[in-house]
Amino acid sequence: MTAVFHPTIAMLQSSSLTTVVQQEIERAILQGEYAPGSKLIEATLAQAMGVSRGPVREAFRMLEEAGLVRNEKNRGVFVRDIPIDEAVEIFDLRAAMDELVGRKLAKDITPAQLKEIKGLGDAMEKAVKAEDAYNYHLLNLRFHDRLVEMAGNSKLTSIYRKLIKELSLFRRLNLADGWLLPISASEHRQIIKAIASGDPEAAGKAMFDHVMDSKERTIENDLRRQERARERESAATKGRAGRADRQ
Amino acid sequence: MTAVFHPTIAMLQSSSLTTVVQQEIERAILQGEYAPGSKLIEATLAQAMGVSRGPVREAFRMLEEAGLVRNEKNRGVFVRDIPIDEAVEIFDLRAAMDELVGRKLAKDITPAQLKEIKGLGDAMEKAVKAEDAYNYHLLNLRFHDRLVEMAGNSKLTSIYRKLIKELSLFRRLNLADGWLLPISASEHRQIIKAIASGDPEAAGKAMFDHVMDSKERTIENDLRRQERARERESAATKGRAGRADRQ
DNA sequence: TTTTTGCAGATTGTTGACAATCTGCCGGAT
DNA sequence: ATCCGGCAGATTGTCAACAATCTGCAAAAA
Repeated sequence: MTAVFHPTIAMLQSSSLTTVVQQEIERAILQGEYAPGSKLIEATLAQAMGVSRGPVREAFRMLEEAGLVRNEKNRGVFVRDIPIDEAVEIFDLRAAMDELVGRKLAKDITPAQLKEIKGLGDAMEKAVKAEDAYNYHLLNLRFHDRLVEMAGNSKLTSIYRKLIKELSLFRRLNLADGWLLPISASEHRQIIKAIASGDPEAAGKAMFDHVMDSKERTIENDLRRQERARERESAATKGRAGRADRQ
Repeated sequence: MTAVFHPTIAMLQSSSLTTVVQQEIERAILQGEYAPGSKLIEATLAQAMGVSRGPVREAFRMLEEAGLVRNEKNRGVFVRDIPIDEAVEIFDLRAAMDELVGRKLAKDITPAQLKEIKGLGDAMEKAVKAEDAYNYHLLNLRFHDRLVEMAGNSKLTSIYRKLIKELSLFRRLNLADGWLLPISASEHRQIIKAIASGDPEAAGKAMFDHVMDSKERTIENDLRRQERARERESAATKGRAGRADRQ
């Protein structure tokens, strides 16, 4: 009697209340329903999801280890707010990982995979022309995720995805900076071309450089944002004392 | 009233029963007190550490997310047994990370840091001459950990350490293969030299190649081990049916 | 006015109990 | 002899209650 894989069976075997709660809270965090810095209250979440506090606490521990949440003893758990320095670190790390991906794909990519990637590239070009930043953002995520997945290293893929999730908690991402999309898109063309040419070093470098450029754009964007915040701050100083720390 | 850092305060604030239990179980796993594949029983561990099952379960969820343990619903948690394929993936990933480390250090390493690294290199040479594989192993871990730490990317450091921990659950490491130590040691010399020369690409390549060579050595070692296991197997076939699965 | 002290409510940390599930074994049927 | 059904013990999943800690506010002291 050979065991046959059945999705429903696998579902029931994997999903306990804890995992369901974990996935739901993670979804809510990533979709921005709980803003970075905000507090997550065990009892409230438990009640909202119709379970007791036990599973919620276990889910918290998973999210904590995943870097999406931070836990202060006796004070509670908070959605993590990724500081710019950590975002920069993540970009550097991603660059190294993507370089590996580029090298690998230049050697091993299949025609079907290449075609899929080109399709995503074309879709991004269209989004640029339509100035549809949101769709471009989604396609961009998909593009990079697929490239990493195609590299065929599951450990790399899972860590890459974890990093992307954490990075999404860095609020100051420059999604809406419409004028930057053409640059990013041309870098994608460069990547596809290098992979298609079968030159590992060129493909690796193209992906590395792309991530590093994204990093630079993010840093500049953050500086501008901080500048604006400082202006607003000084404009309000006449009103009363500088506002208290975020909760 | 400026808050002054006090280690005892920090201790009490960070350590809950859950974190203590988590650290203790992790220590036991990494030291091999619980072999890969063996089952961890909540009630037993809880009793042994004088706590209830709640904190133990929370610790399990952390260890699960960290990849040291696997959880089968309604069956229990087991110390993870890293298969050779996953070990290979980890080596590839490490290679990319170490390449980044090499590049960075060639640019930024301080004289004091370089001296420290050279000291570790010398100590390893001594261990080779003394044929002290165990000490060499410890120094090797320290050497690479320090290099990564010196690169100054805390995210990179924490992920690197997580990977090393997982890799230690791959039992078939070739620690005791005395005759390979000189090769590994000479690669370390190469790394130090490249970093000292201040050539980022050379240092990156030296570290990348070193990890890839370690990977190859590990694979070959595993093949030999499998070969020996197969021989033992066929020798025992006459006795009775092939052995049952590990528990 | 400003600072300190001392509750009261809210929230987290921990525990023990109960329900659901799994595992291994034994007897009976084929 | 082998296979099936079902019980008993062991183990995990979930919950609700209690204890410990924190937070904010208001009264008392300076």
